[in-house]
Amino acid sequence: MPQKIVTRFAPSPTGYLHIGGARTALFSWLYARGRGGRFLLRIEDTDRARHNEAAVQPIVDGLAWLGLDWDEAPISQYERRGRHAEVAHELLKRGGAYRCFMTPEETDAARERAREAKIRFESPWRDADPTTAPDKPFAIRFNAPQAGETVVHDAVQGEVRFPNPALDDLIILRSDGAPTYNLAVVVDDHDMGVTHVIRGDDHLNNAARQKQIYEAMGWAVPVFAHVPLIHGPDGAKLSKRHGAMGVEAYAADGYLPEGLANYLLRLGWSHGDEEIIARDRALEIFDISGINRAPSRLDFDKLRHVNAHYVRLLSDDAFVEKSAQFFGSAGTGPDAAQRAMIRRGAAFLKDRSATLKDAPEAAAFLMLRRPIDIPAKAAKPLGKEGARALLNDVAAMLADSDSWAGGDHLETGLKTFAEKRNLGFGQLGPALRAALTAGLPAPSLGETLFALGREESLGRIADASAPAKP
RNA sequence: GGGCCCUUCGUCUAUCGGUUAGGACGUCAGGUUUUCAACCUGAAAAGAGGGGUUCGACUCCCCUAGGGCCUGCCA
Repeated sequence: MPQKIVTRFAPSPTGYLHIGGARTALFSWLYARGRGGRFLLRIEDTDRARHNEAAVQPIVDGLAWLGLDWDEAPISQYERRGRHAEVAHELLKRGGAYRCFMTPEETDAARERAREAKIRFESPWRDADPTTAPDKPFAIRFNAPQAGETVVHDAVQGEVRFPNPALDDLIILRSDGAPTYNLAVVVDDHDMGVTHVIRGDDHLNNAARQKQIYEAMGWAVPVFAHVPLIHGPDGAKLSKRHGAMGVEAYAADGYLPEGLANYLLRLGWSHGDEEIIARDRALEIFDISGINRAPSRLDFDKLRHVNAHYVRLLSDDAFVEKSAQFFGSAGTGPDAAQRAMIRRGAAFLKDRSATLKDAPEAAAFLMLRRPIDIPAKAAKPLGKEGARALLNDVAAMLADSDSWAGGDHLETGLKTFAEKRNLGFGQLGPALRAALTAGLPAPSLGETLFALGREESLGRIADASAPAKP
């Protein structure tokens, strides 16, 4: 039986779930879940300064929002520092590491000298006799191979060769006893049973160092898959300048998790010509082999387009529920009557809302308060000879109508009314539309009447057909 | 400076030596239309440059150019 797949997402607690991180998390999750495997979450908080719960919560929230769930409680790397130190000492015992008594200042100077001389930086303690160690603080350095090369077999990047002289002896345990990143990652991934390390390709170089540590410990090396980074629309590294950095910002902009996830999935990964790929389908077809090697740029137009698809898929009730927070000035949301109108106009509103944030603008014709203010340009049809009288008649007809249960019926009623009077719809439509919507975008008149409701519709028509004020 | 990665329409991508280089977003032009969208049809739009290998290169190799990552007692 093949080994059960275990992947993980290991963000550092920066205070938000970065859009690039969200994608690697999605890839990792998809890969494991699509194969009945496990997906774990680990917080890379080795650095004490970054160890705080407040920075972790947004990441947890972001993953949950995207619908990515993980097995077991999130692991804190910081809390595992004892285990990391244990492995560092084990390596020391085996000769896979050594004590380095250089001070940070000495190290900096030596590194600079080595760089100028174009030789590999090496600590003088590398070959020192361990029994003659001075009595002062020391860091533990990994004893990396000085010659030859380290080959990383990457599922995305292929076979990547690193000349060992380019990889110096890295510190695995600081002089204060705290572990460093590369050691912690290897120990944790090993202990957690991670089989596939899917992460950003900014770690590709680290993979070589990490592979050396795995081998020094005699541990099985996981499959590495380094996915390219996401760049901003201008091709430069993604930064605050490009706007939304964390997924919570996308949520606040009215994007749906399904939309963002679908877009992210297709960014740097493809499966033939498939563009709209819902979660179930993604689980079915996602594979590391489809991941591209080139970095890709964020394209908000396409994101909007994909998101629009998922907005249309929302049920009317879900649409009302999810878009509510975008209505009202201070996020007050729509009142009960307005919610009912949004619900009745949902089909139209969904069609016009690429993001939920677009909903209020699309629903502007519904949110007007009587008496509605009709701009001169839009009011033109109302100024025509007989227009107001005609509206009065329409109102009377509508008031008696029992077809308020749906837009289609109202539309038919209107058409019949026009026919009976031998009127072209063009003689009735514009005036009625002006009275009802003040010229704002709205659906067909039948749908508009239906969405507005009997009382509001009749009220607006009455307002407009009343004699012009002096 | 050194190591490593990348390079097909504006953008995301298909192509796994032989195609009129396909699709999607965006753009433009039509159509539909009682407003605005949506929608439908069509169009323009690409293999960074230079060398090889091969009967034949977008596809394989080398060089150049451009972009990126790493080079910490950060992660």
